[in-house]
Amino acid sequence: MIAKVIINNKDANIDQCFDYLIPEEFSGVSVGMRVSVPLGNRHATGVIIGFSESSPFTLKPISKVLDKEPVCSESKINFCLWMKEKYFCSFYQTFRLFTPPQSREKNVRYARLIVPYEEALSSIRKGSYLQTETIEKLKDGAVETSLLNSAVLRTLEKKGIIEFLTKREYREAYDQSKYKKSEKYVPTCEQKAVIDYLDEKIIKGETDTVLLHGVTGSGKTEVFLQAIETCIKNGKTAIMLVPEISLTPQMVQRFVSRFGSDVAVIHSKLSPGERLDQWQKIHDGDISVVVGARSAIFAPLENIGIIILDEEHENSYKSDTTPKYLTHDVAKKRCEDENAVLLLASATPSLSTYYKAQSGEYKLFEMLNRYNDIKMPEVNIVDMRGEIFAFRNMSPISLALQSEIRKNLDNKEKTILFLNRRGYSTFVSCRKCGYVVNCPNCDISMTYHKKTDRLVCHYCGHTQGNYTACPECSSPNIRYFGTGTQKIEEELNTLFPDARVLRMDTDTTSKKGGHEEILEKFSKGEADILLGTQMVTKGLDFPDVTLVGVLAADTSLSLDDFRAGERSFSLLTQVCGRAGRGFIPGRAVIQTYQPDNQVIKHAKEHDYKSFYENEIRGRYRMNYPPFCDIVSIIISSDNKEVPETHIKEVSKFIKEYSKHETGKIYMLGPMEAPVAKINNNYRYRILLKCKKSLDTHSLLSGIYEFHKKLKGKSFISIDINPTNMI
DNA sequence: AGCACGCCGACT
DNA sequence: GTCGGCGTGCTC
Repeated sequence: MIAKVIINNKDANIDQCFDYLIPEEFSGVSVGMRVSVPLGNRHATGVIIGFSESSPFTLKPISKVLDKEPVCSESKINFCLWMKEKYFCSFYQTFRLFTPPQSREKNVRYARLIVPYEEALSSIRKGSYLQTETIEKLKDGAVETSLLNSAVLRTLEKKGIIEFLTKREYREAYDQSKYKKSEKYVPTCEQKAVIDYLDEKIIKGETDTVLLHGVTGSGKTEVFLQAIETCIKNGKTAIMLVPEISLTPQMVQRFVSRFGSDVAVIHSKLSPGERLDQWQKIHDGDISVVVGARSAIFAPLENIGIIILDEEHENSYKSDTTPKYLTHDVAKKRCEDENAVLLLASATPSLSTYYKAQSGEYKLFEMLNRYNDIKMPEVNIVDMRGEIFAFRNMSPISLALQSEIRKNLDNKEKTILFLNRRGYSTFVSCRKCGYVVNCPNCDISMTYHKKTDRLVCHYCGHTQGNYTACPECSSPNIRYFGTGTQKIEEELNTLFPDARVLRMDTDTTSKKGGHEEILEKFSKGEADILLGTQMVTKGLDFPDVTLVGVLAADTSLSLDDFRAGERSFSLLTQVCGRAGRGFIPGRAVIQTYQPDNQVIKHAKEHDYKSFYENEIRGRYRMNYPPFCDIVSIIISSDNKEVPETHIKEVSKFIKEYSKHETGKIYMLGPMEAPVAKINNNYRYRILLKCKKSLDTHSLLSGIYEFHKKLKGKSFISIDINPTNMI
């Protein structure tokens, strides 16, 4: 027998099957096991993907088998081949997603009594304090040897009182004893419709994709819980994905309290050992429900009934490392392979997903009422243009918001203030009329570059000089935007000396557990105001927060990205949704220089449908997704010239290709990538807009193969619909 | 990744 | 003639 092996390598040139002899001693190997093989003058790691009877090559034998049992099944191997093909990367780059995380196997030695407790006590010398104490400790079962005196243990073993055993320890990723078991409750009509539909699909084992659009507080989680319960009842399993940032103890609690030890939780704070334990437990079939962030989609579960993507609009579902997959697509493929249901859920679905639901590709359910008929918060929009000029208020906190905060302090109610600030992308806007400088070609905010004092479009590379006066109203107050949380904190301390303010941003949460600590303080009532960045918008459920303030809505409205509107709407909806989850109705204040902006207006009314209708028209007009695919092709190398000539060659290839696909391909570039040099690698980029009528995959496939054949060494990265253009 | 091979310019 | 630099291709 001959084994077909793919080598662990990211180099496309060696990403192929190699044939190896299987020595007698390894005759038990099977597909999905990793092996060590000689390759050229060295040894390499690879995985067996199949067998054959003969080979045209003179073969070397496999030198080592690295796994006792397959890491993944034959169908997973096929899954990897599918992913490799779809995302233009090497086989092993996809395969490693399925492999157990690296760690030293931790084996723990235990001691336990092998005679009854009383007999043990009577068989030692009277007065032996340490021996008595040790037996005492072993009374209720095995104890780790590391916690006991080894000399004493040796004596007891000689006397035949105890024995040692070694077992792999599953460290608990969460403390199960902390959670009470919770029971399901009677669903509302809206919930019941979804649950019934999902139940039927799960029981019949029919694959399907469902979008659940449910407003904040409509009870989406209960739908998830009941669908998962159906899976378990029918002997199936479930994967529940949430954005990393939402994977909070409160969130995990809801799943653990319902399903107990059937649940495995995978999150970024697990140690490598804990991560491996979780993987092993799932692989061994001890787990029915996996809760985790993006990478949990590759969990080694069998017989899946449902995969759930909560907050499906979140851009963390797009992988930012190779392979640059979108979790939706990977999950859909996995569901198709396993006859499972894919459930996408959000209060503010992504435009692409909702578009698919509208066109009938996905089944759509909507839950537009909050559970227990709690009202949506009253949203008040404050026009910041008036503040400086009409009220002579120089503070970043408007007079209206100041008075609302005062009210809350007097009533002893809590407030969340949200400052959306994003790193380096600075746009230029007029403080008097709200005008924002957009690129004339792309309809996207231009980015201010301090170094050159010029404005640049990150899409097409168009640049122009900065303004000293507003082109709309001639006001000289046209500047780039940006203010920090510390500054706001100082401002709050001046305005409300009696208020206790908690600041939550990357500075204050960087240390381990800092995040939880701050939330704990706030929920215990140790502060009146929680001030923070993005983090305050996610998954928090404090019933006693009655006021939410958005300090600068504009910073997210005018990102240098066509998704700015979509993200802002989602953000504003989320953050406003934090207010009034208890019995006191909530209020929200949004400060902006663009009070007439459609996104803000629709967020005020909690009107997703109108927002969607408006936004999708804009996308159609500008030919942005979902009406096209945007592809970022980056070629890089530590050599300066090679990637530059390569990108030019590739652009020639694309031009040639376009001749046969008239009007379907728009090319921007080639140009230096927005970050032209990373780690001494020079980077050049081409952006492609490919109309939906184009077979984008075969174009990209052509580019990928073309690049392979070019003289000289460089890396190519093909990213389809990247979330970040920079 | 790392080595062999071969093409070409430079040097004894 | 022959040495060696480097670009290119191959490894089962």
